[in-house]
Amino acid sequence: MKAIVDCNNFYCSCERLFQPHLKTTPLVVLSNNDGCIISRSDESKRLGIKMAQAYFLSKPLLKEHGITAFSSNYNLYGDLSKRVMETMQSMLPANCVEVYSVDEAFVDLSQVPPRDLSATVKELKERIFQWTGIPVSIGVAPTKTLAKIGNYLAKGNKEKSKCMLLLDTGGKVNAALKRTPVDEVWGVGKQNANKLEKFAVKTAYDLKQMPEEWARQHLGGVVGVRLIKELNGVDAIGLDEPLTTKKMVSCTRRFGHPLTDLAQMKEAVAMYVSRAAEKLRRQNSAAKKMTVFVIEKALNRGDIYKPNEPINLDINLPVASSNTNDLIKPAIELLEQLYKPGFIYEKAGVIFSKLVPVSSLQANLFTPPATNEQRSLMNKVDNINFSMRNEIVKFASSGIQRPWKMKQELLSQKYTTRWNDLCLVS
DNA sequence: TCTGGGGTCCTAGGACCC
DNA sequence: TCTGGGGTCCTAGGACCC
Repeated sequence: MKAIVDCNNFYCSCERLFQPHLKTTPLVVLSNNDGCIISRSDESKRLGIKMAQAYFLSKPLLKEHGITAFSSNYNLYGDLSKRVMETMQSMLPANCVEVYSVDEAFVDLSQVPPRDLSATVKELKERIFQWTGIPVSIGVAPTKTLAKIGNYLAKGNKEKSKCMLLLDTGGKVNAALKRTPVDEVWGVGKQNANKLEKFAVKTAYDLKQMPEEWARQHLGGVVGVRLIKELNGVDAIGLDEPLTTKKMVSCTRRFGHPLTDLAQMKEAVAMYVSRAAEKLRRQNSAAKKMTVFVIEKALNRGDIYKPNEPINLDINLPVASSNTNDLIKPAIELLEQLYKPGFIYEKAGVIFSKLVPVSSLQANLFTPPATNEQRSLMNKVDNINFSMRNEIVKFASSGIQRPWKMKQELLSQKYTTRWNDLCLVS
């Protein structure tokens, strides 16, 4: 059997932890730039706040109900996520926890005897809460896809299910599938849901009945076949060893306000390069390919917000690199080619791909690889920035004033990762 | 005035090889 | 009137996830 452990309203739960007076009041957490709502407490959900709603459109409703809003505080969420995962790992045999996202992990329970499943899961949940203060929901079933469905249903009825649902018999599985709309199935997105509607497939149970060959044709080939298998209790998505090195790394941001000025956009792109290169160095990778994109400001049509498509350019670097200094210049050149005077831009980004381990760096005949001095300089910059405060040392080309910087007006403190922000108990 | 960011996997089709 | 077949590798784009 497999379990999915999912933190409830994760970002909201993190904020509450250090502001206990908000324990029962409705709150929401906003995306970068305070753009839209990406986490809601149960109270906010009940008040009709929708996921991904634009913040500025929701303001009246938030005010009316006295809902507290926070900018996203990724230092805090990242640290608490780590604690939750470590708590689970400490309770289970090695390699039984697959960290799936910041607030979710799959757990291999194949070594737990069936009659102990329920108690084990309960203890997992209770200890995570006791050690970290974060409430979780757990779904248990023979496959990952079914476990996800168990979790979805457990969350939907927190009082009754106590946030846990065990689907350990065919009867329970079928009953659960019949109650689950097909678009809630893991792996069925908007496009597939539309398609399924035409075939009169409405619930997860309907989908389970469909033949694999049909899925191969209409549901994205092998992906669809796997999905049907999983719904039928046949394990088709194993417990992955967590991906330790990423295959691509990026930094992309919407500007604090739309930009027309090339100089300011250059600063922003230089900063994105710095951040993405930092990620490269952290996993000991170097990039052979770099892509820069910009997005023009969307027309305000008053109805549904529809962003423009990105316009991008890429280059293959002469030598794979993770050195910020090497990477800023070509990035700026790409930006200069993309930029059109008079146009208004709302977003830009840098993506590094074709990553290779630093240890295997191949020198090009004409371009020396980063010298040891350069690498040691980057190490020192990273160490200072990590231990003191983000970006205490930065490249001048990434700007000092930074008028393009994103908005974060409702940010809480870094309670767990910065000495000055520690809570005081008096 | 103001609408997130960062990933993965799969497939089809083109380029190239013998 | 007639012009091979079978591979591999790479990339762009689409779908999905949180």
